[in-house]
Amino acid sequence: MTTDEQLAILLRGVTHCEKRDELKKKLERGMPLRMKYGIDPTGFDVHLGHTVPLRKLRQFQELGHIAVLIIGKATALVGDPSGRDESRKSLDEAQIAKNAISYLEQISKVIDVSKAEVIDNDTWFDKWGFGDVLKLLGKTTVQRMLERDDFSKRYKESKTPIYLHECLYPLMQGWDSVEIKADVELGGTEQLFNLMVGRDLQRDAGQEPQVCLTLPILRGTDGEKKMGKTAGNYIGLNEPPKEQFGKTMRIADTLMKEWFELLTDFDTATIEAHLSGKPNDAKKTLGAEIVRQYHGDAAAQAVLAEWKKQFEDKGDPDVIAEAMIPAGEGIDGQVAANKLLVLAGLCKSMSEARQKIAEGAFNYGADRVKPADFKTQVPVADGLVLRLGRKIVKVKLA
RNA sequence: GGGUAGGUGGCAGAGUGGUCAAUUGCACCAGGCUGUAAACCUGGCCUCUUCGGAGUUCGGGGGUUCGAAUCCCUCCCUACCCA
Repeated sequence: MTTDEQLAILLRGVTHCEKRDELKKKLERGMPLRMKYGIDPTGFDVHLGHTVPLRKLRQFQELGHIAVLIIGKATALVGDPSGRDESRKSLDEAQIAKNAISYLEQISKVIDVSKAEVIDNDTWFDKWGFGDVLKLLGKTTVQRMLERDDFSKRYKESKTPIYLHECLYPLMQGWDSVEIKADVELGGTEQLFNLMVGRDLQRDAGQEPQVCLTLPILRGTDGEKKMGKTAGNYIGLNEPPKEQFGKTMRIADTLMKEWFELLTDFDTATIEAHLSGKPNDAKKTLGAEIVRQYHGDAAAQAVLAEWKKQFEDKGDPDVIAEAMIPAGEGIDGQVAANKLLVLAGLCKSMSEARQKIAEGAFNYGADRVKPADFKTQVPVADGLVLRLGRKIVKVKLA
């Protein structure tokens, strides 16, 4: 494959490339490039938003380049200020270590982790003394920091404080690039500033600066904000097929194009064809494709069939999550409706359960019995199906 | 170091001694209509309740008062201005 062909593939979907010429030059040498991608193990779930850059990383892998995954144990302690309007809470180390393991396992669904170099950035940062930190801090200025969009916004609007340690984050991330001698670093568009700091630090250290590639930010299920943990609008790679599919079915029609483009390998013509058809069908295709990527073909087929059964034919799905109900509850196998909802985890409180019952949101069994009121005794048995709105659960006596 | 303005339910933001479990908007949940989309209408959104109420909330602690989110003291936190 020629360099130009490679470039064409690698730059597809990329928002910004700093700098294209340098990337071309690097590719022309014919040596595998060291592709850096950093993840901060700040939570348990890797979600679809992360897969946008990860999918790009996989493309590089497929062309023979080396993925270098930085597990940001040290940086997670600081918290990335990128794209947020408030400072992020730092986490404790034990939690971070635990997250890191689960992250890798999840990421392996997108890229080939066995062929990647995986490095914790505390490998070097843990050895640092205060003098090293000072040296790193001396590499930049307050003015440069304030150039960064989220800082300047927070500074001008003075809504939220900017803590000094947050300024350390981009420098640390940049230093990672020096340590691993990155050729290219990938990230979301909000990462541009951080990525550019890496270039500066590498140049300073006498290395050839990395090329920075930024990819579009995926909007979450709400169709508004960036997909993320904080906004609670994400679909996790570890979520069961039904959840992934269901959440996808609930996104706004207007969001579909973006998701098709960023989350599937469908070519433009195919995507257009889907979008010009029935929106509902297009969304099913999208949802099934997402499930297929993370759970396989069989799961995707199954979830489609389940969907049809439950929502189009209004029946019970084959697989229903079980809710453990302590056998000791109630009298003679009867439990008051509101209590049952709480026991089954369908409602947070008795008051909520009461309200939902009054609204007619709750029914049970094959014939969809609706309790007259919250005091109605429901005969509970193994396998009894309980429904509250779109939530559905099967009783398991314990 | 000095000064000013603030800290209210997931967020935004009212309220400044009783009528405040606290206006309103957003988010969220449910019902209706649908395609588990959008829009729209309705109800809900601290906990418990024998549905009459009851109990705990307005940065933390203490106090004044018959009564405080509202007044006083103190501590913690934030922004802005001056140095």
